Amino acid sequence: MKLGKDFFERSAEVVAEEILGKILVRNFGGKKLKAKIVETEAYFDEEDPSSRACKNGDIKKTMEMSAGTILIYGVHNNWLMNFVTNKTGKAEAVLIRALEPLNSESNFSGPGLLTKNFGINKNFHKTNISKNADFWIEDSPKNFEVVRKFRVGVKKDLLKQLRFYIKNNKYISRK
DNA sequence: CGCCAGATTGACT
DNA sequence: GTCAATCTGGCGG
Repeated sequence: MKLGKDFFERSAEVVAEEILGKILVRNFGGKKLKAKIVETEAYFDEEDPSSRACKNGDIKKTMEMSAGTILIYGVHNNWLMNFVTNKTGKAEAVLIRALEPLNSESNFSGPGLLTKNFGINKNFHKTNISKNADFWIEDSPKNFEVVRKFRVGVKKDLLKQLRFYIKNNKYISRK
């Protein structure tokens, strides 16, 4: 079963945790590439000094778009993939930080690596995951423990722990 | 138009 | 562990 817009129409904090273990599917003209989401982080705009969405730019505008919109953000020569969450007008998003390869030898253990090796680029920016024929997320039963930690890589973090990953998964980007 | 900071990665003084 | 490569978005630092 594919995840629809309603899955993303909740707070980034909830979606970041619930999307763990779901299966990301990319269709390359019939050949399907699958990977499990094992690490995420939630981002907000206001009161979130680490996010560039606290500035009034294109990123914030995209984060305010409807749930399930893909936000591609470039930093240090890497594309970072986010899914916009919550109601239209609320600037929230979930960053995908690491995937577990299911039918390939690819390295997806990092936000920049997974976009490169999963064939994600700026072309997906502002497209909606629920409307893309070659890229979707499949539901999957939850059979693991979730670990909640402070975010990594950000200069100024919030007091809240907004990083989520699957316990004991070897594909998470940093220990 | 130029400059700077950054949700990173990979190579190595 | 440290550090530079590399580029996009934001802003005139």
